[in-house]
Amino acid sequence: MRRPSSEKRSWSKEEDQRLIDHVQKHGERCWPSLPRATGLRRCGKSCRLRWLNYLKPDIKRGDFGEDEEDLIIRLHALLGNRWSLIAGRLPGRTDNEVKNYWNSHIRKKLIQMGRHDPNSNNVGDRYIKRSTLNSNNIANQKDDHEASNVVNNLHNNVTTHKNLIDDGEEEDDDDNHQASESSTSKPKFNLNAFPDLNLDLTLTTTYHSNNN
DNA sequence: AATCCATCCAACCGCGGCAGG
DNA sequence: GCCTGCCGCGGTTGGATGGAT
Repeated sequence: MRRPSSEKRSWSKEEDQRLIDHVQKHGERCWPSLPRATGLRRCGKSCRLRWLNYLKPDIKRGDFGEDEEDLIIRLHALLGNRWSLIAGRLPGRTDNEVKNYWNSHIRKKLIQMGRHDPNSNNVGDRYIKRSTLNSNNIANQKDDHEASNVVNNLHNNVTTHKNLIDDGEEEDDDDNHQASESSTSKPKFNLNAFPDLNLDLTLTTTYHSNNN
């Protein structure tokens, strides 16, 4: 088993406080020089991670709600393992937290339901491939901006085809995955299964806004 | 009470993108 | 165009914890 080059150890309260003080004073930047400035015996990346995932004031701790879980599932179907993008849609949640929650809870649940292939790390690819976004395959997207465009296009697409979606009947995964080979197949998201789910998938707003 | 085992999640690593020189 | 440093991301690891035996 590979031995990590730097020993894993938890952050003490004092370390946290030093980090908080420094970031509040100097902002979220210059991470590489932060350890020297604060006297912390951590690397800059470690400090950054600690701040972004746990110390930042707007971090939301605690269990994920059902609506959050639904949203994660949907976004993962669209984006695959783009955890930072997914987390961006969940106010107060971090990519690490979403990723861990996915791996420890949701993935297991979907496997039990027969809705997720454990050998595939990217459920989203299957959905994207069978969508009409054939020229915007998410798996090939190189940055968040492009991915954002894809999401927005997909949102438009979903809206366009909303009235084509049947009422509440779960889709047959196998059939639909096979159908992914067909470039003429329409995206068939079961929106009715998630009546409260907001699909306003722009990156700059949160997921509750488009009803007014 | 002791041990084993599975699970969770905080933390680390490696890599790619980007900006500045 | 190349190099270097910084930043951010996704994948992985390993310690902590709790349940089962």
